[in-house]
Amino acid sequence: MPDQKNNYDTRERILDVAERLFMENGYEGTSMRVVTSAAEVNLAAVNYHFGSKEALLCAVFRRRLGWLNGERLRALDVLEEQAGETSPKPSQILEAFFGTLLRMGEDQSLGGMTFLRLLGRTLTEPAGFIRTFFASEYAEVIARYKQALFRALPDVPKAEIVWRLHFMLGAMSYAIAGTDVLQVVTGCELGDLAGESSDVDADDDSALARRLSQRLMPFLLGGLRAPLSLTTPSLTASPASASDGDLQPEI
Amino acid sequence: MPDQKNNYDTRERILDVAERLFMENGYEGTSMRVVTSAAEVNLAAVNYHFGSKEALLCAVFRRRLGWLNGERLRALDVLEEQAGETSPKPSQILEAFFGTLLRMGEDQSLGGMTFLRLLGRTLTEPAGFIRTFFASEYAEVIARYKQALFRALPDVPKAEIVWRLHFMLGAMSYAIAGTDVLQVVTGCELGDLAGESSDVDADDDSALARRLSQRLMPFLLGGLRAPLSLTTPSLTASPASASDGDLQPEI
DNA sequence: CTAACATTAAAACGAACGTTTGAACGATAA
DNA sequence: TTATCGTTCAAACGTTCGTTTTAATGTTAG
Repeated sequence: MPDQKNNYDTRERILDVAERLFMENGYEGTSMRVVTSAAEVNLAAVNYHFGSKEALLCAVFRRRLGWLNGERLRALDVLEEQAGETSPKPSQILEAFFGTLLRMGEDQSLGGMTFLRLLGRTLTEPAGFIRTFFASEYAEVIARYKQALFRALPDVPKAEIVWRLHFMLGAMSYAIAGTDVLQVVTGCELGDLAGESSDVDADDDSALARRLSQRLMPFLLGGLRAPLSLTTPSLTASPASASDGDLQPEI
Repeated sequence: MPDQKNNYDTRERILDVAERLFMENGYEGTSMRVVTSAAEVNLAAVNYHFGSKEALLCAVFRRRLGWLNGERLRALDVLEEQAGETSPKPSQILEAFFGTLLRMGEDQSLGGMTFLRLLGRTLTEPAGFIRTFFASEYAEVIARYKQALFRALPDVPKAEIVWRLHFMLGAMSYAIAGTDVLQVVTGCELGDLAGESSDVDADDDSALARRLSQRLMPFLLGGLRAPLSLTTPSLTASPASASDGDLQPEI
């Protein structure tokens, strides 16, 4: 059995390199030989310290998700204590959940954008063991935030809230994972999207994370606040959709 | 050179099986031996008919994306002709872009939910040749729709529109790809989310696509319509975010 | 019939994969 | 010093990968 001595150096170097390479090439697309040679350790080091390639991926995530979801729970505790008998506002709940994650992207010691991108990409990875792992890692924090949103929006059907939580998670994950995938689709460079932002250096991950957060949070709030569709939106092409009348001209 | 005779049977069987297996196990996670044996064709058939595994994936997508993006361009043509000198409404533009895709999920002969899920997952796949392929396949339709939204929302900064288009693409892709990934995260079964919908059989892909569309379109519209954040949203945890005042109580 | 051709079939190719082995190394403690 | 134990190392394990090869199979046209 390992887990005792001065293996910290090798272990952490493997985790850092694996985090980056899994992000760049995917799990199946990253071989142990590439990981170990990039980390400048022996090929057998991963199996010695982690047991297997699957366990390595889980270790990469556990290192970050432990902190993240702990922080999320703590933030929600603070909000609910501040609110007393009442409930925190939906915007505060979203800020606690998504803002905590986006702030990780600004902190290099927490993995920075590398980890955020890896997380976004891995959530769609079909491998079974990954889904099982995420399900257990996320179970508590999702349950807590779902309940908080139910309380904060008592007049909205719970099913609708879950759907929109689902959509918000998707928008965030893609916004992060797709900074170089969908940017190709949208045909824009990062610099073109800076707008009137104060940070101008587009290569800085931290600045990117700040700009992303600045744009994403209003979008998520807008989606969460969208009026309920009481009728089925037109599936035939001809008439305009149901909630058309209240389209605000400013956006 | 191939491409002449009665290979339709083998070719199509390979495409159908590959579409499903790539969706279930990912590109790197699906071997040619599994594809060919599931399609009940010889191992060499893929290389004979398509040339390589990469070319097979591209062929799977070309078969669907050709129709999809053609339909999208046609729908936008109709809208702009109807609008005459004015511009189509943003909600109509979104309906043309996203509704066309979601309607594919209801039609088994167009790939149904299988193709939609594959598309959502592959957009985050890091392999270089896939990104190049998507960039060329999507270039025209994205450019047209971006221009249409610019015209429809002349007072909104173009950078903001591109960001929100990006977010909407993400929300949609995840909503589709994650029906069994993020459903685990949200801890809910599909049946629990049916709500007051008219279709009750949760196993029917077509019904799932309709329900998804019903929920997703209002969310996307709400996100697109969200007020611009003029100030940076609070990155410190303490005060509530900027656009808090106009949070509508009903959602 | 037979020559030409597109397709299928079985078998093998070399390369790369994740993992395991057993010896060597280096620090610590009796 | 010697024994112990965590760690590193080079080498090899057996398997699976995508692709290629060569021969057999039909089907079509002269």
